[in-house]
Amino acid sequence: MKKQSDKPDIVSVARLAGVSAATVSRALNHPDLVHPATRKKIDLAIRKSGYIRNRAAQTIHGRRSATIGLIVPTIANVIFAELVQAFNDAVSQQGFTLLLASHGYDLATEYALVRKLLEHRVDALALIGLDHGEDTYRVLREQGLPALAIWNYDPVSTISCLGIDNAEAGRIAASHLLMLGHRRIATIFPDTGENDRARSRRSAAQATLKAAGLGDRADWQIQTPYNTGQAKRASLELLASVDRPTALLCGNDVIAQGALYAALKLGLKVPGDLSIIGIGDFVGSAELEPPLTTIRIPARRIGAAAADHLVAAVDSESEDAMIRTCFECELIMRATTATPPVG
Amino acid sequence: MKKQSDKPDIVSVARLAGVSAATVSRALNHPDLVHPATRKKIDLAIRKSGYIRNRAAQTIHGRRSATIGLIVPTIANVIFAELVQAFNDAVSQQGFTLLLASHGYDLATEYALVRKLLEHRVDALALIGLDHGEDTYRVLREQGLPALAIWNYDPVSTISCLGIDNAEAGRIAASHLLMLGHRRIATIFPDTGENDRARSRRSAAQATLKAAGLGDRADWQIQTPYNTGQAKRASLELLASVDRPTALLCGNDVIAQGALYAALKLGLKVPGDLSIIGIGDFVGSAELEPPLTTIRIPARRIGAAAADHLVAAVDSESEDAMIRTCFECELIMRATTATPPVG
DNA sequence: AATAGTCTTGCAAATGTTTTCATAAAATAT
DNA sequence: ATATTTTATGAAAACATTTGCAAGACTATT
Repeated sequence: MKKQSDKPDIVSVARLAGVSAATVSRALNHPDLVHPATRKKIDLAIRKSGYIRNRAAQTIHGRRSATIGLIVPTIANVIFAELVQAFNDAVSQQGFTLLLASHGYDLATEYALVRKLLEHRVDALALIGLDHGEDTYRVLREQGLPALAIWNYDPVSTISCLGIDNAEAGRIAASHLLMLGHRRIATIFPDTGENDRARSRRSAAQATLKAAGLGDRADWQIQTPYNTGQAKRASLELLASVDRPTALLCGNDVIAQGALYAALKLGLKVPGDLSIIGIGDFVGSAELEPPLTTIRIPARRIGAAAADHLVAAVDSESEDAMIRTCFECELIMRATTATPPVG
Repeated sequence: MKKQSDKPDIVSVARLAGVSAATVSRALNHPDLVHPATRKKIDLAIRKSGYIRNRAAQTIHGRRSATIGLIVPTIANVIFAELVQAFNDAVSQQGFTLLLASHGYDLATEYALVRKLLEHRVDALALIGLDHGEDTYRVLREQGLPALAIWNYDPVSTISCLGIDNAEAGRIAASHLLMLGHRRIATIFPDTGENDRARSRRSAAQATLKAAGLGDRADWQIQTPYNTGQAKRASLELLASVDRPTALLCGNDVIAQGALYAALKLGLKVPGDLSIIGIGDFVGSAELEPPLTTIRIPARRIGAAAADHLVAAVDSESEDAMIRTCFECELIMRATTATPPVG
């Protein structure tokens, strides 16, 4: 009755194998340091006892926790789906486990989540974008763990970042519509208050339109959250008017999808009557009917690269160097944009 | 130079506050046991030093890790998006952190993930469905931690489960099409080898069709993964023939969406020429044009209930009681099904 | 057969908390 | 005022592991 819990620990395995706990530990962490024969005995003892090692104990010893945190605005949405999957796959493949959290586009909540993940001693932390609370930035600085802002590239960021130039994405989208000859262009974006990605896209797009001499009609600057249903309803309202735009520049593909459905519902031909362009190229955007013209964000590559960077930063004990990596975004011309209707 | 790491720990906080480590610990975990004045001093010291407590240390002490594991087949897809979000929200709100993993519909990988999460000493573990490796079941049994199979209800499951009766879903979908008068019905499902949800739906649907006297044409039993693009291509092939079905029963909404796009592309009227029914009612299905008729799975409620059950099981030290909860699934008649075309 | 070198292993200290037990101080009752 | 109960705190053991150090066991070299 000396053991209160029946769960086998390293010393019970050691006893079973007839060696010391230290040797078992070494067999697990530095197999090359222990004699093949002993290793065999230990393997057998582990198998026999059903031992599962306790990461918490090694974490506490100062070893890494083998966990990496990822905080995204939302999960219940296709926006970050590919990113999360790719990030998780890469991280997992290198022996780490993902701690995932979502804050619903609220930076105060985000700070609380950061603290929570730090309590769990994640070895590294990834966030989306560069809009974060002052307190978030401070605690990240203080803790000095590898941190990375994903999704938005900014040449003057204060923490490492890896993503696309969202302003460029907005510019490309706007230019594409202008190039096709559109002069009646509406934009649909979410609230850009705490969302630097949307803000960059939006202001660059507006600037491009303005530079082309387009007045900025307030009623053609729609705001709606990243939600297909709400985007569809907002678009229905916008498009119902006879004085409607000939093109819609959407903050991302989720909105674009909603806009497309609205057009379909109203019997508008896309792209004959109305051009629609999205940003993101999310899963499924290529399969829409008609297939969506959009600006591709290489989400899988970004996710994998982010994971690789963080894992490397954890492995190399050295001070993790600041990186700022820009992935190219690219116009994917599919079938929802064309020259504006005559008349 | 006595401290090698500069990170403040509980004793440095204690020193700073002029109390013992035990008191700091108490102030954190049982605030009512420490004098308000001392609490104040401690709070200040914590603030000042930027102390973040170490969950690993409490985990190792036998306290709970405050983490819950969730293993899903896939993240890069809308299928489990709402479930994961709801689960995470509920778990998070109760002070737990989510450890997420995905296995890509491979049960061997799943077993490895289960082990990994157990190494991290998750307090509870949730899996999707009831198809799992023998080894997975064994280790779950041995470890005796609260475990839960989500998504599929089975009255004779060997572990707790919480979800819908997938056979019922398949039956409802098939009955709906029969009721409308369809006699030429094709089914599109993924590989059902290691996927009990799909298997239950499919076999119940087939049985219902057979009971109605419909022969099971092999070329009308399509197999394609849960992927809009592949489903669209498979449907294009199926629907291009003049000898085509009048209705498509799809394994889930992702497939249904692909089928719908295929029909649109071929210029088929939905539901005039072709009826399509999905299963799941995923985010966005209601917004499709035309809106998708489907069998609703209450993903948010399931996710929240699953989380609540596991948290409760963790909190109550008692042996966690087996539960088997069945959520109702429900036919949502939207606009993609109708009576078959005459002629 | 002796010496030097290389492997392999065990001991013990260390990691950051929590909690039991004991004690001191304060509050209450007599 | 004293005796008793309550409240607040500290000391130390416990949790499961890793690792530096030292010593014992081989192997290779002469």
